[in-house]
Amino acid sequence: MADTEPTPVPERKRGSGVKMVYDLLRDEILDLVLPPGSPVDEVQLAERFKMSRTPIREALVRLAGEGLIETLPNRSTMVSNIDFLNLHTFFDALVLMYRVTTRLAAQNHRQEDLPTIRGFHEDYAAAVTARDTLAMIATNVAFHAAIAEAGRNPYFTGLFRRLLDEGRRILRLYYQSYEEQFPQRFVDEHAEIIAAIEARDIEGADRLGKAHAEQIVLQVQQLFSRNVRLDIAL
Amino acid sequence: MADTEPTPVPERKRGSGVKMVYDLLRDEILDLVLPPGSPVDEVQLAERFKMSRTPIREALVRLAGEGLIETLPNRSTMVSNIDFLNLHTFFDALVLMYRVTTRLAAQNHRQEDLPTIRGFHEDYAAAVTARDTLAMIATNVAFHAAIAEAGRNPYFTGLFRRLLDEGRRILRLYYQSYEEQFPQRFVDEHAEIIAAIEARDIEGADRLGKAHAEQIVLQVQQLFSRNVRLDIAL
DNA sequence: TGTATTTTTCTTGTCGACAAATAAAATGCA
DNA sequence: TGCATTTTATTTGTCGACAAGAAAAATACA
Repeated sequence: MADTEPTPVPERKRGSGVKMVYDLLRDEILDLVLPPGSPVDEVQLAERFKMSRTPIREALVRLAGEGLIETLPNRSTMVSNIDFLNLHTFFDALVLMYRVTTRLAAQNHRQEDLPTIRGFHEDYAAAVTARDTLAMIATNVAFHAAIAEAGRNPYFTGLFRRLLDEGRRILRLYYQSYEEQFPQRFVDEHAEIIAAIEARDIEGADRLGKAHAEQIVLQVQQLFSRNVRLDIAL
Repeated sequence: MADTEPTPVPERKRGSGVKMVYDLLRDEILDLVLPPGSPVDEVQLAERFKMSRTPIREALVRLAGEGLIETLPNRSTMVSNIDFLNLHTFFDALVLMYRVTTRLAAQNHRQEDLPTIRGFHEDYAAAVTARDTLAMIATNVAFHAAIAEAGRNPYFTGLFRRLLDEGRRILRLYYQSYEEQFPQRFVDEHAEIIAAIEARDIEGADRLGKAHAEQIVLQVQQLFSRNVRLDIAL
C-alpha cells in the first residue's frame, strides 16, 4: 500500500517535478488507479516521488483547479467523486462540444490537420478490429481532440478536453462490460465526419457530430442502466 | 510603485490568505489595474500582503490555471495578454454560451431563481438610467451569470464565467469610449429573456439569447473598429 | 454504561532559507 | 570599438521545519 510504484526516477531537473507529478496523478485518477474518494496524501506522495511537499502541493492545486481532486480545509484531500445524479449535464455539454468542435473543424481546418485526424481514425479502426476496448477509448478521444484542435477555438477545446477526461473516467468504470459496444458503425461515422470536414460542409459536419455524439451517449447510458439493473437484481 | 495598497490587513486566519490574494489579484487584472504584460513579482506581493511566498505562489498557480497570468520558467510571471488577433474565437464562444445558458435556464430554472435574476435586471436598468457605464458592465455580467446558474449545468457556467471575465477585461479597455453603448434596448431584451425563461419557452429563450449576444458582440466590435480606426488615423 | 471533556494524532498551511537558472552587467581582449 | 567571456544580480524552484486546525482517541465523571 505504501509503494504503489517501483520508484519512478530518483533524479530530475528543476521545474520538471510538478509537471511529472501532475501528469502521473492525472493519469492515475482518470484510469481509476486512484478511484473516486481515494485519499491523496501529500507526505506519502512526497516520499513516493522523493521530493519535498512544495512541488507536490503545486501539482495538487492544479488538479483541484480542474476539479479532479477536492480539498477539505485543514483536513484532507481526495479524488473527486463522479456526480452520477447529474450525468445529464455532462452529456449535454459533451454533445454540444462534439457538435461545435466538428462544425468549427469543417470551417477552420487547414490541410495539414487532416493527416493527423486520419491517423487517429485508422488507429481507432485498428482497435475496433482488434477488439481492444481500452485502445478504442483512447484513440476515439485522440480522434475527436484532433478535430477540436483543427477547429481552432481554445475556449471550446479546453472545455472539450475536460469533458473527454471525465468521460474517460466514466468509461473506465464500466470498461469490463462493453464488449462490442464501440462497433464498426462508429468507424463509418468517423469516416463520414472526416469527409464533411474536408469538404468544408459546415452544416453537415454539425449534423454528423451531433448524431455521433448522441449515439455515443446512448451507448453509455444503456451500459449504465444495464449495470444499475444488475446491481439492483443482486 | 512599491506600495500600491495602503496595507490591506495585517492579521488573517490560516487558509484565508490564498483566497484573499487570489481574489484581489483577479480583480486587479480584470479591472486593468494590472494591465496585460505587467510583471507579477512574488517577493513584492509577499511584502505587500505581509505573508510568505508560499501562499502567494499558490494563488498565482491558480490564476495561471485560469489563464489570467503566464509564467516563464525560472524567469518571471506576467499578466496574460489579450489575444486581439483571435477575438472572433472569443466572440463565438461567448455567443454560444449566452444561447445555451439562457436556453437551459428556461428548461431547468426553479421559482426561487427568478427573484435573483429580476433583481440584477433592475440593477442594470438603474445603471442605464444613471448612465453609469461601469455599473452597467457589472450588473449585465451578474444578470447573465444568474441566468446561467439557473440553467444548472456547471460545465457551461464554468466556461461562461471565464468568458465573462475576459469580456470584463476587454470592455474595461474601452470603457471611456462607450457612452450610450448599452442602451435602453438591452434593458428591453433582458425583460423579454426573463419572460421567455419564466414561460419555459425553450426555443424562444434560445433565440433571444442568441440575438442578444450577437447585439452585444456587434456593439463591442464597432467600438473596437472605431478605436482601431482612431489609432490608425493618428 | 453513557456522555462530556481533555489529550493525542494526523494532515494541512505557512515560513524562512538556500539552490538553480536565467538575464543583465562587467570585464577581457583583439 | 566590437565581440566573446566571466561575473553579478535577480527571480523562481525546492527544501525541511514548525504551527494550526480538526478529527480521533483517551480519560474523567455521573
